[in-house]
Amino acid sequence: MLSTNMKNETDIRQVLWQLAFQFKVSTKRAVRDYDLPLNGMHVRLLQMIHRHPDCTAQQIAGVTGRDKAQITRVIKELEGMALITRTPDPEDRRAQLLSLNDKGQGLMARIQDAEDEVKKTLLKGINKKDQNTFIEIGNRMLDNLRD
Amino acid sequence: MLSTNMKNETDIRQVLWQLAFQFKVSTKRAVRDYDLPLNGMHVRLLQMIHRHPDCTAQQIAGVTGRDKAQITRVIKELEGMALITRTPDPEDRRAQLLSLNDKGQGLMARIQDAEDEVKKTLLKGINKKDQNTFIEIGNRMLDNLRD
DNA sequence: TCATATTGGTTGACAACATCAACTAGTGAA
DNA sequence: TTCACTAGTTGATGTTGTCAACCAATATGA
Repeated sequence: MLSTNMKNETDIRQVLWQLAFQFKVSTKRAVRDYDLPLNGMHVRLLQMIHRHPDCTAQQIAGVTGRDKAQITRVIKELEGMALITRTPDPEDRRAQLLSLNDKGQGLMARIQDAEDEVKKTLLKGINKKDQNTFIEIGNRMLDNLRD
Repeated sequence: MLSTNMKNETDIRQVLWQLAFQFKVSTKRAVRDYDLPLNGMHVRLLQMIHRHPDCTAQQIAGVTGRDKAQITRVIKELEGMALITRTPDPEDRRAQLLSLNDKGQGLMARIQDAEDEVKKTLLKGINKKDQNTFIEIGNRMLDNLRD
């Protein structure tokens, strides 16, 4: 049967490609199961802002590697949903500092629950040491790709 | 600076998300640099069919986890570009067996070159043992996600 | 063997994400 | 003050993912 044939094509590209896809699918499902009115990018940016209060759109674009146009749009949607606030940067009137408001903070807790569930599934039966190894090697690959 | 702050948020989700994104970007660039008139999905499916001649759309959908609608469309495009041929499965008149034709075979060599370059970049400075460890752990995660 | 469920594939509609270029407004340096 | 540059916005357009309806062939089972 084909599926058994394919199992041992353990090319690293296949692993990355599949892992990315399956991870995205799982996350999306978790978010939906928790009745969060968000899509993947919303979640990503909320987490970003949560972790780095008063960051700017530009910084997010830089770190994630996404196009700034896309960041702008997602931020606008998040603001439209009253989850974040934008305040002009006093030191640079072009920039705006992003932060979660109360509603956004509230959502974060539920987002964490959903994501923790995915993480739990993902890492089932994989010990801490292997997890760290994986992350460490993954980061080296990332450094390579980013030049 | 923010970028240095963010470097040590080595959450596994961040790594997966970023790795997926950067990998996609690199692959896309490589494909473009090699002047291949293809997008990511084209490449993926061509490789699939190359590795598993006479597979069906359904099998590809199953293995990759993608929606069959999407598979259908990409296959139609590949056929439109005269890279693959579809022949009805003699044992099941609903199904069609997919295979690369000469032109498709010809492209495969150049696709391999492009992808090998990405792979070389990706794995620079990472020894075989670590590569295998990464793949092995990645596969375990995949099994977890796929239930 | 005839109704029924299932499967392989197709199509349409649409949401999510990416990309590129043009533009405004503020900043910084010569 | 001029000029290059940066933060952010907008529009257009392409790619990928998702869902539901549908057709034809097949398998099931009463």
